[in-house]
Amino acid sequence: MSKATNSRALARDAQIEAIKVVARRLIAEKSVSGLSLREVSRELGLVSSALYRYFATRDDLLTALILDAYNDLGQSVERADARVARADAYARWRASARAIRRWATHNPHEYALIYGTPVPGYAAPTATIEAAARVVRVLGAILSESRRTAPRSVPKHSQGIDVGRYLAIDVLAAIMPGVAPEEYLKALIAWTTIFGFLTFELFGQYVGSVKNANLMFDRVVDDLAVSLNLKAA
Amino acid sequence: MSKATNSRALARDAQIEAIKVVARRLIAEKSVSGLSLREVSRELGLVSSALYRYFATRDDLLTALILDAYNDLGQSVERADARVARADAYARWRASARAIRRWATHNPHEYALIYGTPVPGYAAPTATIEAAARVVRVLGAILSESRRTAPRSVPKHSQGIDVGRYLAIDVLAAIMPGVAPEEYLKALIAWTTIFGFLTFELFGQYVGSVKNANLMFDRVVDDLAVSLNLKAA
DNA sequence: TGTACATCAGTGAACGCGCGTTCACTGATGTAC
DNA sequence: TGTACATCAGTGAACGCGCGTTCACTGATGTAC
Repeated sequence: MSKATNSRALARDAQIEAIKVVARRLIAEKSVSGLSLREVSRELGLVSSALYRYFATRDDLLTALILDAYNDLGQSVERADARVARADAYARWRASARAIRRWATHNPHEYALIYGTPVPGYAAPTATIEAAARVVRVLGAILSESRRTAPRSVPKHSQGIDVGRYLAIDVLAAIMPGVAPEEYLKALIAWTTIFGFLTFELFGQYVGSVKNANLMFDRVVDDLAVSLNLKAA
Repeated sequence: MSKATNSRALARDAQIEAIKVVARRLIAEKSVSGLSLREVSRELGLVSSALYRYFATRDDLLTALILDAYNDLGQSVERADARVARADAYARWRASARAIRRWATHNPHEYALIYGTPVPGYAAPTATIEAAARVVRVLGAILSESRRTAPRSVPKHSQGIDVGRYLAIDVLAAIMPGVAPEEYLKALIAWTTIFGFLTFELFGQYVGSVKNANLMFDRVVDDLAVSLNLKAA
């Protein structure tokens, strides 16, 4: 992140990265509340107070990990979307959704870190909110560019309903420029359903009833594509 | 729960209840990982080892709280459904969904306890799985009874797809008797979307973009009612 | 190119704290005869 | 109805443990002249 101009700064960046790598592993092994600076330092062969050169507090380390997780997920999704032909909105949607699931299943503990129960006294700084929006931005781009290529009619039962009564139009317009406000609700529901699915899958709510989450996820993504007008029923 | 026949057993049940009440409050104040037997005992004016008369271990107390939460939610939803005319499937669906949200927003920490990040080393006993199914059972009853009164055609894009490839038909048939297997997917998606919404709402993902979660929730519930054929588009 | 000084990574000891669980015990309450 | 005994709630001390954070320090590395 920071520009390492000399060797001291380079070493510093490397150490920060090493700390985060160990911290991520510990979170994976014993969950967020099991993450302790003392254990991180032990694993790195350092004395615990040494970590305070890099992170002023345990929460600061946590914030860095949360930011990284959002950005890592965001980048994965952006890249998956970029690999597909721009004009094929349905393929872009499917690729993006699958990228979210791939990231989540490969990084379940980082998923839990950002989409699971918020940590007790911890308050997310605004920087994380912006990083969290990256995924939604991709969905917005797909929707707005598909609308431009082939404009669609607003679904019947959305007509005459003022979304401004429950959605923050200006905020959403900034995240999803080019998308019609009438589509915000559908977009948010799609986003919610994808992550609701992953939360249920990863947190064990589907145990017993869902045999093949892979297949089911694809069916869910297809259903959402229909409701988003990205695919014919 | 257990039948208190004599005064000693009565006192025991009351003490168990008192412990749980304090534990629930502590979870609300400092989240699950902040729950400690020592603090519970302090609040009750007992010595910490006294709690071991009632719960053999911290996890046992946690299990009891999780079970209670599932059953409390299940009961709320069952009652909300029961208050509506049997024949009005849409009204039943809406009442049930709203009951879920009411319970979740009134008991956010117990919601997090059962639908949030699973606790680290803790493995849910099978008893909790059954309690967790109560909510799904209500949705199943609404669907099957609405199908009986007014049979509906299977949605076009569900035809020819073998749900048995990704869903455990037998398990779902036991939870939602009378519902056609072709409807399982829609039912699971609806269930997922409701809880995905509540998780996003309670865990802060909607901060900034959703102004009135109440209104938006009703819109989501309506959209789902349409896709479940409980309401005309 | 060499030297003086500033910067900064890491040390080690300490602070004050909280935790789950075990164990031998006291004393009140309930039960059986 | 009264007594002897069993049951069991709660005590108090102890075990061994881990935590975040502070502080004065050493010594290596970088910078300016």
